[in-house]
Parts: sequence; C-alpha cells; structure tokens
Amino acid sequence: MEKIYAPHELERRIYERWESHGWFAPSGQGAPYCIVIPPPNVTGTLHMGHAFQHTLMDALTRYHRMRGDDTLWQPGTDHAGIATQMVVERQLNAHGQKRTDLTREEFVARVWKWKEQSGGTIASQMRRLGDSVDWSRDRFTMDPQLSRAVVDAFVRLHEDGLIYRGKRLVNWDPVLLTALSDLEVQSEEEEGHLWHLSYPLEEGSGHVIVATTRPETMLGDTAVAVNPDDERYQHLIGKKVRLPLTGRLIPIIADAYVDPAFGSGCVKITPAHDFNDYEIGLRHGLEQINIFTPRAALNDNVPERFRGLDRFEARKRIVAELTEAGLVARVDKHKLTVPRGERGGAVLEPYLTDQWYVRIAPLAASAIAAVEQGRTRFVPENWEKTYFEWMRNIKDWCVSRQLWWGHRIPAWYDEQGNVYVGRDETEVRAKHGLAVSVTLRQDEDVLDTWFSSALWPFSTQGWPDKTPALEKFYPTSVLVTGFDIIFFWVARMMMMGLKFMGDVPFRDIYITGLILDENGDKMSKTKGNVIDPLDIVDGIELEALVAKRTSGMMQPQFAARAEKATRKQFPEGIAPHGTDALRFTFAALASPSRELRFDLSRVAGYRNFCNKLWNAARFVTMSVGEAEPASGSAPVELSVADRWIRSRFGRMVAAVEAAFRDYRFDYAATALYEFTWYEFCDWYLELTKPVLHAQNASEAAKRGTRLTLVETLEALQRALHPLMPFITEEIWQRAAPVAGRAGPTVMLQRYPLAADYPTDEQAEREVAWIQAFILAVRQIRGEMNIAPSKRIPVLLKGAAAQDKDYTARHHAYLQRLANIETLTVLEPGAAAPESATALIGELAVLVPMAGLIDAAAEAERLEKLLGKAKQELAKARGKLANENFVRNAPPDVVKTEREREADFERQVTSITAQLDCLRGLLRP
RNA sequence: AGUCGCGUAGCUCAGUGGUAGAGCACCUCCUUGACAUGGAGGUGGUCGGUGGUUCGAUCCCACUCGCGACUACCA
Repeated sequence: MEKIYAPHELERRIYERWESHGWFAPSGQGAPYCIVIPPPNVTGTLHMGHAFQHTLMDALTRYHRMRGDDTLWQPGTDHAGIATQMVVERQLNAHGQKRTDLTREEFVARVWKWKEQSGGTIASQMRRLGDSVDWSRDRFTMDPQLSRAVVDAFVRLHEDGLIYRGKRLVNWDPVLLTALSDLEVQSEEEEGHLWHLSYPLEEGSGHVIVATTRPETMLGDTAVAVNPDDERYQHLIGKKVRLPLTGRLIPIIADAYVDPAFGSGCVKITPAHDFNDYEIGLRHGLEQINIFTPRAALNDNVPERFRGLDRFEARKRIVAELTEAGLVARVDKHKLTVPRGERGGAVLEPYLTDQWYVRIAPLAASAIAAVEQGRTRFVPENWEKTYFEWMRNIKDWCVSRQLWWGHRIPAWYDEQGNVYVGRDETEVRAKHGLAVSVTLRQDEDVLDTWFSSALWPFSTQGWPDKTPALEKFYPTSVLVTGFDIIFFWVARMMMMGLKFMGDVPFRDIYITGLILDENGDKMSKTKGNVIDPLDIVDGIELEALVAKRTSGMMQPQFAARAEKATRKQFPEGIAPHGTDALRFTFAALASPSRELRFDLSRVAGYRNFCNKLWNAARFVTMSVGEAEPASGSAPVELSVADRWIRSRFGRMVAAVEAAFRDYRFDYAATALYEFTWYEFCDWYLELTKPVLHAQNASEAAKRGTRLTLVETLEALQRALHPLMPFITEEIWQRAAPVAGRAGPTVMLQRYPLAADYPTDEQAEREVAWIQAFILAVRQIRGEMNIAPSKRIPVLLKGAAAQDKDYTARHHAYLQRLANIETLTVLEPGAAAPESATALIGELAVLVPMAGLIDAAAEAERLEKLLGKAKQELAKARGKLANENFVRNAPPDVVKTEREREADFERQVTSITAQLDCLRGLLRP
C-alpha cells in the first residue's frame, strides 16, 4: 500500500465497479427501505446543501442495505418550470432572440435540447459523491409516465371538486408574465414613502385625507373606507368623494378592517390591485377596476394621458399632478414590504386573472391529522410546529402558470368558453358528449412545478398504475430535506400522498440544517461565496476558483467583491481532500442545529483521518501478512488487548446503531472517529507491537493478535462504509481475504452487529489500568520534559494485590508503551528515592529524579495538582456536610460523593507528603 | 405582530438535574521500524444576565439582554 492515502484515482474506479455490477438496485430481499431523492433542477448543479443531504441519504441507504433491507434510493430530477424556462430564454436573448420569436413547440424543443445537454451534470456529480442511487430507475418529472400521473392527479382532484378555475387576485409577475403562488413571493422591507392624498367631498365642503404607499393605484380606487367606530368620520359614511384626476364619484364606506390609529384613519380602496382591498370590495359589492396591462403599464381604464405609462413612471406623473393640484397633503418616509418574484426578482402586482386553484383546506386537514397521530414523524420534532402553523392557515394554491415549459393543464375550452377537464381530448369529448364538430382548444397554461413534485413519492414508483414497486416502496421510509421547502414540497407531498395513496408518503421527515459559509452567511452566487463540493474533493487553483465565482455575474461590483473575498478566504486555492473526507465532514456537522457553518479546516481534519485509517491498514497488512492467521486448527490465544478491542468495537457499533436510528449522524461520526483513532490506532495497534515483536510470546498468542488485528480492521471498514464508502472499499478488498471473509464488495456485506461483540468487562478493566499507568508515566515525562526516547526506571508505591498482579502480567505493555527501563514494586514501608509522582487511585507511580528531573519544576507541578485536589475535596465535603443533600439525594449519588471525598483525601495526603519530601531537597 | 430557534474554551460546535466535552487554533517536547495529513504532554470556560423551583441548575420555569430564521402584514 502507498504511504499516503490518495483518493483521486481509486474513487472513480470503485464507483464504476459498483455501478456496473448493478449493486445499487434493491436486493429483493428483506424489509423495504426507501428514500426518494429531492429532485434537483435537471439543468442545475449540486451545491453544498445538496452534497450534504446526499451524504446523509447515502449513509442511510448504505447502512440499511448492509443491514439486509430491500433498499432503494430513488433518483431523479425536476423540470423546474420557471427556472429552466428563464435560463433558456436568457440564452435566446444572448443571441438577440426572444422566446416569442419562436413557436411554443420550437421553444419547448429548445428546452428539451438544453436539458439533454446539461442534464448530465448532476448525475456525474452524484457519482463523484458516491451516491448509491439505483440509476436504472432514474426519473424526470416530465417523463411520459410521470406526466401521466400529473394529468391523472389533476383530473381526479377536479372530479372531487378540489380543483377549480376562478377569476381572482393573484400575485402577478409583470416581467415573467405569469401568476405565482403565495410561496413564490419574497417580501422584502424597502424604503419608500407614504403619500397623504386629499380627496374632495362630493358636495365641495372639505375633503378626506387618505394615506397610500402606491399613489398610482388611486386611478383604480372605488371607495374610501373608515372604521365604523371612528367618531371623526361618522358623519361622512355613505357620502361620496370625487376621485382626483378621474372625476369619478366613489363612496365612503365603513369597514372594521380600517385601523383608526394608522395614518389618517381613511383608506383608499383599490379592489383590483390590493389583497385587502379586494376582500373589502367583495364585502361591500364594490366595482373592481383593473388599471394595469399584464406588463403593469396603465391600461385604457385610466384617463387618456396616463395610458401606456409604466407603473413607476405613472407614480411620478400622478404625484406630480396631484402636487400641482394641491392635493398632496404630506409625504412621509415609510418602510414598506415589497413583494418580489422569487425567481425573476420583479416587483409583483396583485392582478385580476383567471387561474386554476387547488382547494386546499380539505387536503390539509388529513395531512395535519397524520402528523398529529404520529403516522409521520418530524426529526427534529420541533419542525412539526412550523408545519402545523402553515397548514392551519393555508390558503388555496394557485397552480396555473403562464409558461411554456411544464405540464400543460388538462382542460379544454369550446368556442363558448365552456371548460372541460379530462385526461385527453378524446376522454373529454366522450365524457361530455361533444360532437367532433365542436372545436376544442386546450388550456395554454402549465402547472406549477411543485404540483408534479407533490406526487414524487408515488409517481416515481409507477402511479397511477398499481406497480410492484409502488406496492413495496410506498410509503417511503424517510424524507431527507431542508426546512426551506417544508411548505413548498413536504406539506404538499403529505397532502397528495394521503389523497391518492390513502397513506402518508414517508414515515419520518428528517429536516437537515442549512449549510452556511464559515462566516454564517448563506451561500449564494451573488455573494460569491459558493463552493462547488467537487472543488473540495478534487481541489482547485485560486485563479480557477476566482474565475468560477465571478463568471456570469451581471453586476461588476459583485464580481469585484466576490474576487476579493475569495482571494482572502483561499489565498492558495483549495487543496484536494477526497470524497470520503468531505462526506465524513458533512456527517460530523449534521447536528440538530438549523444552521451549520461549513469550515474547510474540518475537512482537512477528516482527510487526515482518512490518512490515519489508511496507515493503520498498512500497519495491519504488514503485520499480518497475506495468509489467514486462523487457518487450519492452529491454536489461537487472545490477549487482554485483543479481547479489549473487540469489546470496545461492540460498544462503538452500538453507539452507531443508536445514532442511525435517531438520525444523529454527528454522533455516528464521532463514535467511529474516536474508536478508530483513539482506541484502535492509539492504543490497540501499539499494544499489539509488544506481542508481535516479543521473542518469548507464544505462536498462539501471535496468531490471536494477528487475527484480531485483521478482523477488527475488516469489521471497521464495514462500520465506516456508509460514511466513507471509497476508502473502506479499498481497504476492505485487502483485509477481507485475510480476515476470512468472502464477497465482491464491502457495500453488500452485513453491517457489524453490536451483539456479536459482547462487552468484556474484565478486559476493559485491565486495559483501563494499563492505560492509567502509561498515562501517569507519560504525564511525568511530558511535564518534566524527559525525551520519549529516554528509558526511565519506575517505582510503584502502595501497590495492592491487584496492582501487583497487573504489573506482573502486563509488564511487556507497560515496559514498551511507557518506555520503561525497570519497574520496581516497593514493599510497604520501603524507602523511596526522591521522585516525581503520579497517582492511580491509591497507587503511586514514581519516577526517580536522579538527574532527570528538576525538583523545583516538580514541586510546582505538584502544587498545581494539590490545588486542584483540595478544591475538589472542599466541594465534596461541602456537599456531604449538607444534611439535605445526604437525606434527599439518591443513595448512589451520595455514595459516589463519599468515594470522591475519600479519593481526594488520599490524593491530598499523598501529594502533600511528596511535596514535603521535595521541599526537604530544595532547602539544603 | 405571530411562530420557532440560538447565546457553552480564541474560533466552530456537541452535551447533561450531581466530576463541563470535541475538532481546529495555541504552547512544550519528539522524526521510535503504520502514519509529521504523525506521536506525547499541556494552557484555556463564573455554560448571555437576573430571579425562581430543587438537597443540588449550564440543563427545568419566569423575566431580561443580544442575535437569527420563518409566516403574516397597516393602507
């Protein structure tokens, strides 16, 4: 084996082998275990958040596969309606073309082409990350079968009265020219103004003042509203004002919605351009005057001189004219929240249009109940509150989009405008008895992308057909996703799953944290702080990274900032770390916290861990050789260390089992890391050396150690495999034959079971003693600056029978690991030379000073120890002096406290005696 | 405005009603035949503040200060 672990070459080779053998497919045996991937945008690339979630999903998948479950990780991608259409439109624009220069068919063909071109990026990234998805089942939301599912779902919902078409106010994007759902609106606080406008009363005797942030909408006002209890305006209710600039007469109405304390207490009502005003308009039967074109320019419903003006231009003109007319009473600075489109960023306009809606309340009710009843469980549990909060206040879902890329709505219109919903035109004609002579025209609109996503857990398994896959893998086991799409996706899958499958789509919903950069900022292209996960895997030069981060940036100032930040953050680019190190980092990071800062130094640490594991494997293979240590009938004898490491391995596996059960990947990572490094490498490998190198050790003992070495190494690869699939495969291939384990790949081996490694209390006790001894000597060495290579004599004082026993039996370990020259057990009362001291309970470990140790330094060290011991002793005594403590605390707590007290008393006595002795020396 | 979350070592974060932990960073020593991407030892925290419950609170409760996210918004 190479001295340094080099991941690059072997990762690709190994993945290809796994994939070509079809090992990612479900085995067909065992209990079904299924995860559906949150489908990324087909034309996108995977970012750190994806890589993080994929790591966790793959770890779960590999773990369950190795546990013998019939495991499927279902891959696929999403057509991402608006996002994808926008990308292709931008490409057209770059060539001086517009979407509308093409026919719909031409444009859609163009998008498909782009999808074919760029659609492979994600798959190749996933391969590099080691994702063990069943590629043979790859799905795309616009596959024929999944499209059929979309149509079927739409028709069924319509048949059940859960989909309707209606004219109402929607969030309209005047740039993209489409409706959006409430969730796609991003409200941001911006600086604006509050204009106080004066509307004259009809009879000419005075005026009312209304306050507005959008003066241009006054052209569509159809009332002024006051609070019914507002005494200032009682006398005006029912009267009329003359709307400036238009001359229209509009009524003053009373509505409890109006807050008398805000502004003037008078509100202009524009039912066609404000959600609240719309509701008020409905209550009072007000006219709805639409004053905008779809592009949000003023239309023919306004005085001629304003027609055709863009809304922002119109605002200036109207304010100017009103000011001139003396009708602007006041202008205040005002913070307001401006609704913008999630994708395009355009200011949205509440706009009256015909759209399709899902009547959501009945669907939400069963989805709420399912979580209340525990049929689906959120992990961490707290997220169910967020889910409930939204579900209980949910509003109907606008599902139609005025786009070309997506699932066309399965509705047809005749020339009279009657609408028919059906799976296709033939079905529609048959269902409604429409003659061939009736011309039908299909709805031009497509469905919200999230409509097809909502069906994902069952549409991917063949629904609406009753397929074996659907039967087996629905409900899925767990959904792994971020909290940012609980509403968009999770809640909707719950509703649709319950509606169409009659059961929840997943047993557990594991909500991951959000990956932030090392400063706690969201990673975004505009901030220039995104990291391509593969750049961490393969490494990247600084210049290439800068180029990558600044390319395609519209605004040069952003590019400059991104470049500066990048050069500061990665002055030498990013070193290669390998996939396993990145994956292990993600696992270790996956605490229940909702925000996770990604720090490259963590990855470096885990790359070192890979290297450590690699070198441990080198040591084992070099020590054990090619042959199976336990072959034939040769006797095998296990040392205390051999028994100890098996026992410790069992404890570690138990911790990992619990961690996977609880989705505590951080605990799993920690347990594996600590076992591997601190127990297997730091202690066990060292403890094998005295045995393997000893001339007087029996062949049976050597066989036992070799066997344990290679068996533990082999089992450790299986234990680590879900988190670090590549390096473990590579090592396993070498270790397994020697460990007597057959099989083509570690990924199909059984995961170790804690039950197979019962705790060996005695071995653990003995090794703990050995460790304490060695640590005691090392501590003296370290603090007294005695070179590790210097062999030193050690004396034991106050040794009990057991200490003597252990000392005798484990002499070889002590001698080698503490690098001892001689080990002498002092008889009671025997005089000890001046020494440095360390305590193991009542046993004192002495290192004679004889030229090695500076007495003053040792005195200082002991003073410090004494201080600590006294402090702890005082604490313990204080507690025990408290009658209430002794009376009320559980007996075992009191007992422990008494033991501590005794222990510290002994320490204080012993250290004090040593100090006295030293002081004698220092005071000649 | 409502909902939720966070505040623990220099940094990033675990954690528990009874002895406060890890990684990184830092200091000292060491190239010993798996590994310097390493080994050995060490420094470092009044667990945001105040009060309450308790024999005992970093942990539970209340209030408070400082952050943050989400949802809905007053024109």
